[in-house]
Amino acid sequence: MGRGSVQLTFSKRRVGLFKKAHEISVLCGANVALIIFSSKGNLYEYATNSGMERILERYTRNSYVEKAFPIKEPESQEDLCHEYEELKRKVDALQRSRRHVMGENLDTLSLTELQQLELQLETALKHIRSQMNQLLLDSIAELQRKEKSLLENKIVLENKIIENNNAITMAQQMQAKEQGRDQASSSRPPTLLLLNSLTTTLPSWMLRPPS
Amino acid sequence: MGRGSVQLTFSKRRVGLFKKAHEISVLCGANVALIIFSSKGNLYEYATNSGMERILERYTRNSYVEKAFPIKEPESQEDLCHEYEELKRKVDALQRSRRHVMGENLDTLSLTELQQLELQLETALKHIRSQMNQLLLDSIAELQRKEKSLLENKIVLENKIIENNNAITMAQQMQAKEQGRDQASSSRPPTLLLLNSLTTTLPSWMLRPPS
DNA sequence: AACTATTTATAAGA
DNA sequence: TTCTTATAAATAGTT
Repeated sequence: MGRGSVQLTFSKRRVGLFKKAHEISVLCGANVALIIFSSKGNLYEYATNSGMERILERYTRNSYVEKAFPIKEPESQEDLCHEYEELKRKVDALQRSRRHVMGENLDTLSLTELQQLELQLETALKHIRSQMNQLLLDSIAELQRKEKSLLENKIVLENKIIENNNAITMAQQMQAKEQGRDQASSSRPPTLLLLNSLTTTLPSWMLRPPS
Repeated sequence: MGRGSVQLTFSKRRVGLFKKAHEISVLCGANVALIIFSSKGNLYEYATNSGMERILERYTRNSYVEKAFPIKEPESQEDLCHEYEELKRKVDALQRSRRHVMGENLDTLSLTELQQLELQLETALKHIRSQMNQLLLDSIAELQRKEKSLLENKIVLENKIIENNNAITMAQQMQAKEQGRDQASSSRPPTLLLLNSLTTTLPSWMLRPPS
């Protein structure tokens, strides 16, 4: 094919492509949007009777693969103005879509579109409920962990109390013996402190109260 | 073509269409975006390597340029810049909200926020289902209207047939009188065939042979 | 998925 | 651009 005839080929194939697009839409009840920019930059478009805008909107609603908005920094005043218009359009589209998702402005939607929306919202609800469940399970697990920790702590504290009691009892007995031997009255707090500090390392049989 | 095979036809033609779209893009250096929603609501898309998002952007830019930029607010540079920032924030918020509504990026939401979201979606689903119901009821009413119209039409047609048949009977009677008068012998198979074909829609008393 | 008879698309030439 | 035509491709029906 001669390179000069690329335009001819393009025209023919464009017609053929539009024809095929129309055929599949009629034959199979499909909604089709077809946008072609020629190598010269000319725009050609085809859309089924529901209209290009509607199909594109439905597309953006469906392909929630829409990445984060590319943040461009406009330099000139012209760029800024252009970007501003772009953003306005984007906001408009997002708000329309949002209203649909929130169950408003449904008059323009077809039955299949509504069914799809229903499916999407059901899926979203599933995710949301699963996330709520996860949060609840997490907080339950956290509470159980804390409860266990507190229980262990409580046991340790109880043991310490028992040990302290034993130590005090022993000290009292020793004091009583000493008093009975030489009747000298002298208090020995250092000994008590020492005993007290040892209770955690002594085996329990050593702390058995004297019978 | 059986209606059960519409899906098969759709699949085949979809593949063919995508192939053609790819061919014209490669052969002629065109930029093509093709979006198809099947009658079941499934989304199929094709875009040349520049990417769907880019082509759609270019499309909206072109088509808006064609529509002569209806809204332009030439304020001061400062105002424009300020508005631009506002819009950026708005888009950001809308997109985040949209993700949440679609059940994505839920990690940052608290339990109460999730509960609120759940409530919103449940309300939206209620609206959507109500709208679907309305559409279904409307189409049922439309069908009933059509049915009624067809029934009335049927009655009119039946009456016409009865009238025709009466006219034929009268004609036969007159012809019989004529035959009795001058003994002319002529067979009338067409009339017999017509009478035969009417037996299914005529009450039997109307077909009684003329005495 | 694969086959095939038929229809359809289209490249090249006028 | 449009028409023609030989050839290539698509596809409906079927297995």
